[in-house]
Amino acid sequence: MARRVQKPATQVTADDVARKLGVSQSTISRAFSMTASISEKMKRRVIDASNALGYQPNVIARSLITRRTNMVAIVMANLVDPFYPVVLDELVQQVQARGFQTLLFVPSPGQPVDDIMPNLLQYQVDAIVLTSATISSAMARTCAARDTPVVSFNRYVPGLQIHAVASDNIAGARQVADYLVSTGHERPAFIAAQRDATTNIDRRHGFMSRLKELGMPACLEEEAGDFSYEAGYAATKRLLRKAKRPDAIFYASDIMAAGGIDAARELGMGVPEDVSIVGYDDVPMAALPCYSLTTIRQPVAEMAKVAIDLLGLADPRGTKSAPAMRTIMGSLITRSSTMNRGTAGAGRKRKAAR
Amino acid sequence: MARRVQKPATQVTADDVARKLGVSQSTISRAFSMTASISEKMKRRVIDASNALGYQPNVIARSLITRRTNMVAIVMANLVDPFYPVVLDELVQQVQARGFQTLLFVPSPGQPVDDIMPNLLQYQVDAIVLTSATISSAMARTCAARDTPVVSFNRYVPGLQIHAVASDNIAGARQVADYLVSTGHERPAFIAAQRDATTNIDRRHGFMSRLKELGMPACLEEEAGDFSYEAGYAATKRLLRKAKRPDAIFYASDIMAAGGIDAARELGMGVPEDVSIVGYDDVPMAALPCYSLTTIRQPVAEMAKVAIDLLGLADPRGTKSAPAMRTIMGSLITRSSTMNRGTAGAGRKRKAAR
DNA sequence: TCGTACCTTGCATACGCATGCAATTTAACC
DNA sequence: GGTTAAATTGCATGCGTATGCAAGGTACGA
Repeated sequence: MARRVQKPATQVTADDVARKLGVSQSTISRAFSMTASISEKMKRRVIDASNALGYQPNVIARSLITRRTNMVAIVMANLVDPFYPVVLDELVQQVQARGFQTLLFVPSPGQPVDDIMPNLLQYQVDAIVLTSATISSAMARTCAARDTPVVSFNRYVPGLQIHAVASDNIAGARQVADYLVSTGHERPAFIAAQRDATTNIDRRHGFMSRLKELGMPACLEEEAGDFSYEAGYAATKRLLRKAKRPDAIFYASDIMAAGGIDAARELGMGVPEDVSIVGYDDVPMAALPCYSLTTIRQPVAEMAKVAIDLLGLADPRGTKSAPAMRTIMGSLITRSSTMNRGTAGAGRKRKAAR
Repeated sequence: MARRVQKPATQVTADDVARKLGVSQSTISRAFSMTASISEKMKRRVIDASNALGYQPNVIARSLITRRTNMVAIVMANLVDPFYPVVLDELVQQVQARGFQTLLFVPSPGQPVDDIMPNLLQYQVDAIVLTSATISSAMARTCAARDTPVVSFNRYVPGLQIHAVASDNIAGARQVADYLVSTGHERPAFIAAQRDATTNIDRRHGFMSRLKELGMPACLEEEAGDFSYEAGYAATKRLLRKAKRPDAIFYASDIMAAGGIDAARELGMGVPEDVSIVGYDDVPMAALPCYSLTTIRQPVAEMAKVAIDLLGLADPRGTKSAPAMRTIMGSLITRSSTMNRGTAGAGRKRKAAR
């Protein structure tokens, strides 16, 4: 017969506030709603009573009805590369600025993102952001069927039905090629990361194709394997020990380039005197005096804004927009890891003094 | 009279699976439960049908009943200092390893953590981790009243009723003092960060009190203001321009020490020839050849494990344990930003050659 | 004075799932 | 084969909130 059996006391509900005020639970609900109609007077009474009782709406219960959790899942496949903490920071700021919360997933090394997507969908997130990770087209279809928008950040898969945001890696790499040639470099090289990463592919292709356009001979290349400092370091040692050494190296990322600078110095070579070094990303580290790395700056803040905008979080009921691909221009930042080796233009000069 | 009106089609529920199989919804529920009793045969039928229909349990609905969301909130007040991405990585790994998810909060600059706690509690998180941030005792009481365990990582407030995990900053700083004195340094200095941060207070105190015990004269000191590269850089310039220059500087953190090294070099001073530099944390950057920083290594992985363990996530109903404070020993990592300046022990030698 | 329109509130129900209890089936044993 | 215990399943209900609908209240104009 007992109407209510011994509440666990840990949870104050709208019913408690309603009882205290002698009104209905609906009224409490409406006091915390932006849209519902309620008199100012009553609203104040409810707010005051809620504060007195320590009542806070349970957003979990709310989302059961509204079908919106106000949570955005962010998948960070990599937190070691200094580029990604910056990305995460910007993304979270954007998400929070829109009144949403961030559910963060970090796959364990080697774990495919497809494996954790079900987990993520079970939490009924309103949207998903993937950084440096891709999903299968089957999973993309699952998300589409659930009206859960997905955006891929800094990577894309042609044909995959999800949004994508990246800086214009091809154009950025072309700028690097232009810059190196115009500063008199004659034997540029590229050090690659994962072969299948679009960032790697585009930067490589933009660089090499532009070099070719400029009439340069075939570009040297070395595979590092991944986007890490260690990989860049090791690949650089291999490359610089060869007979025909490059006079400039462009890396698929800044952190790799940092490893490259350290490797070159360890071999007794001067940067930029003996070899110019160029990275990509403009991570904070690139500005440090001991690297002072010439690089392409990715406009992370803008990219993050565009990415979150693409999710259409403002729409009450997800107006499923067609998958869009947005590329954003980066800019060349010249620092002292590169130098002018002679006449500007496609000069045939052989050597350049300091 | 329609029993069910036009489902939005975006959500497959347990009812759908039940109807397809001609069993009750309870059975579906039990098939996805670890503890409930269900025959193997039925379980397989349910799983198969679920896969066919694309059914995934809605954990939001589940948590309404179980009163557990399996979400842990992590508050990261700082993502710029390279120490914290490492911390976040370890914490998230620990959280996920226990089958929980991470709800990430990054307060905007200057925003007190107390302001975002209500947000966080509304999401009914099962536990909260604060990194380099503190909350009011009122808020701590609110959490206690809700049986939501809170652990403070790398910072603590004496008397505050929440768990805390930190490396033993006092002992670590004492090791630095011992090391510098035993390597013949005679004029050590300390560069401080935020005055009220316990990490700063303890490192300063451990260092200075140990120097005093060893019979050293009063230690030089300079206030940087915060834990940033820029602050360390600026404070170092101020300190090294003074008449009586130190022969060793201990910084409240690695990133500050990195700024210090660059500042010293810019002033034409050699590290460690003219001044030894010691940091704290052992961030990845400290191992780079251009810094090669002597420092105290914080055992981040172990600290993260202890922190998450303290939350007692395994317990079905939070057995509210008394707030515990755990300190974990760090270890001195000597690299080439420091050198031996003469006889070991409390020598009175004046100068030391290279 | 009454009637109309609008604003405010309460009632009832649904969101998707877990779980105590009772009913039913299966297994086990003599 | 019969009896009893154990395992399995269904039924009914509740978790805390939002919301359509109807009822009540207020203000206003005629």
